[in-house]
Parts: sequence; structure tokens; C-alpha cells
Amino acid sequence: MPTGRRERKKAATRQKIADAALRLFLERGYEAVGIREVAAEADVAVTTLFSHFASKEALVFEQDEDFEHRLTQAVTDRAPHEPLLPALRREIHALVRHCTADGAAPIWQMIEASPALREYEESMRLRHAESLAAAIAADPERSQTTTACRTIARFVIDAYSLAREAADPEAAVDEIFRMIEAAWEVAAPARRA
Amino acid sequence: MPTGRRERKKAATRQKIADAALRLFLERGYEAVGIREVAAEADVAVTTLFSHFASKEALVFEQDEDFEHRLTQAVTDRAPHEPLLPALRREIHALVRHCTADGAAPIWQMIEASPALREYEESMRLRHAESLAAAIAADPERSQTTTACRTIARFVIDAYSLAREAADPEAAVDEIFRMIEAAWEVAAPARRA
DNA sequence: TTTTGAAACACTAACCGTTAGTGCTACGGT
DNA sequence: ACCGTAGCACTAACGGTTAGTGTTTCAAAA
Repeated sequence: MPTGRRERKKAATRQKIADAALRLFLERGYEAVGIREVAAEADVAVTTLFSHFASKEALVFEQDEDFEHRLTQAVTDRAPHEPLLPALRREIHALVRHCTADGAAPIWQMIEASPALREYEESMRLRHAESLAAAIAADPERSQTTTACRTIARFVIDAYSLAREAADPEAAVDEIFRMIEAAWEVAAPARRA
Repeated sequence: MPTGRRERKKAATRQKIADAALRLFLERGYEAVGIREVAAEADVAVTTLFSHFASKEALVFEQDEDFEHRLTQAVTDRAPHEPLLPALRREIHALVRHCTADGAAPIWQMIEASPALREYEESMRLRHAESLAAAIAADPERSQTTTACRTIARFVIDAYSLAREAADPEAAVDEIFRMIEAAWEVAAPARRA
């Protein structure tokens, strides 16, 4: 039921903070900008900033949850009887394309320049892999062990991470997914002749 | 030829710090112990502590470099003409067994209880995967692309990470390596009929 | 409508990991 | 015996983060 003014105000404040942060970070570099400056720029108190974002790094990965939802939805919302991996491959393709688009370049450049941000992204990926593993394990067509599901989920996240750094990201996705398909066949003794 | 007293003293100081840290961390919990306490317990200055360890988390993963060397050596020092993956599987088996041994249980329990330590370990694994990828890429018997080498390296590190958390770690290593072998076959079009 | 309670927001002050900046001391190589 | 380096120490600070406390704002129960 909550569609009140309060929620809208809260979302607006959150967005105002994220926008201010990204602007300052891109202007002067992530490490060179302090939390107190971001808060001042967004015209909120430091504690307010931290009630919207768990850490300084979280300011950069603001739409982290979208990423997670898209991955699990690629599994749960795919057409009936469509095999798992092609659906995931399509989604990873889209995500990689999105990240390597021209507009996003400065942001990813900033991330790769900061060890703190790289580390944070790594631990995000762990969470995403766990969510994906849960979605795969809940799939009705599966015939895999828990370990196999978690393994495939990790491999898929690895594909995203590795492809982004490759010279030809799109080709890398395909190359890695060929390997993942082979691994999946071995783990899935059923279905297909 | 550095075998002098200075080196011995330095190593001793380092060990003294690591021991003091581990003792305090296990006694009272990682987060509950401050750097200043560790330094006091080891009877060194805080700056000295940080000249031996890059961060608080590094105190816990003291022998991180051993791990890395063992992995790359498993690739470079294997018997001539021995296939790559069985050698790696053997090494991962040994490492997992080492981590799940009874004596190490409290340490890993502490690590899993601390988000900071988990995050640190994740970024360590990235480094290890890169080293391993370099070793694999340098292998004379290879016929793989750079992407394939990096991919397999990640998968191997994933195997270590996933197996440790599985109910039956040793069986999990075998299960995951069956999947990795399949992925490797696809990536290696040469050798074998 | 009025009351009520939760939640957003603010401010101060601190905690904690980490890093200059500086200098002393001890050791290995020449 | 001397010199240069590197280990070690101390003080002070910086920057992210949180506790404590209080105020305003709004949604829903009464």
C-alpha cells in the first residue's frame, strides 16, 4: 500500500545523493572526494547519507539490485521448456553490452582505478552468484545437485566479469559460455539424448 | 645472499605480530580487537605492524602467498606430459583438506563471521586466479586463448571456494572438477583424439 | 479529526583503520 | 671502520563509519 509522499521524498533524497556522488567522483576522482563533501553537495547530513547507502562504495554501485533481479528473472521468467543456459547467455550478453557502452566507460574506468571499488564489486558478485544459484536450484527442470547449481552460478558470474575485461567482450561471452555449456552437460545427466 | 641477523629479526617480528593477532582474534573476536591492541600485545608500534602487513585483514591471511605459489607450482612443476587438470585437482584436494582440518576450524569460522574478512578473501582469490591464469598461459602444452586460460583459472579457484563450503568437501572437488574438465576439453580443440 | 508511532533527517562527537612525517638505531656490505 | 639502507618508533592526523540524541513529517489507528 505504501505509495505516499514519504516514500517519494525518500527516493528523491536517495537519488539526489547518488547523483551528487557520481558527479563529484567523476569530476575529481573517487578517492579524492570525501563522504562529507558528498553529503554537503547533496545538502544532507552525513548520517542521512549512510541511512540510504551502506558504504561509500555503495554510492557507485547504486543499481546493484537491478543487476541481481535481471539475472534471477532470466532464469525464472524464461519461456517454458527453454533451456537454462541460452537464456542466461542472452542476459549476460545484454549486461556486458550495457557495461561496455560508450556512456558507461568513465564509470568503469573509475572503478578499475580504485582497489576499494574493485574489492567491493567482487563481494557483490558473490552475492549475485548465490542468488543465481538459488534461482537455478528452484528451477523445475533441473536435475542437479546443490553443488552443481552453485558451481554453474559462479561460472556465469565469472563469464560476466571476464568478458567485460576482454578485448572483444561479446565474443568472450560466447567463448566462455561454450565452456559452461559443456560443464553443465556433465553435471546434468538427464534430458537430451 | 641475505641470511643475516636482520632478516631473521624481521621474520621474528612479523611472526610475533601474526601470533599475537591470531591469539587475540580467536579469544575475543576479530572485530572486537583493535589494531592498537594487537600492536601493544606484540610490543611493537602501530606503524611497525603496518610495515609488515598491508591491512588488518592481512594479519589473518598471513600465509596467503604460500597458497599462490602452491597453485602455480602445481602447473609448472608437474611431471612432463602430465595433463594440466589432474595436477590441479590434486593440489586443490590437498588445499581443501588442509583448510577443513580440525585445527583450522576456529579460524575459518571466524573468517565466515566477519564480512570484512570474507570480502578480503574474495579479492585475494581474484589475485590468485590471475597468477594461475598466467601460469596456465605460459604452459608449453597449451593451445588455448587468453580468455580460456583466465576462465579455467577462475573455475579452479571457484572449485576451491565452493568445495570448502560443501557438506562433503572432497567429493565436491571431484564433482566440480568433472565439470571443469568438460569445459577445458571444449576450449582445447587440439591434443587427444 | 485527532492521536500516535514510526521513520526520515539532523547534529555532535567519537571510534577505528590507515598513513604521513620524522627521526633513531642497528646491521650488512664495502 | 664506515656508510647506506632498512627496520622500527612516535605523534598526529585523515577519512569512513557509527552511537547517541533530538526534531520534523507523515500514515494510519482511534
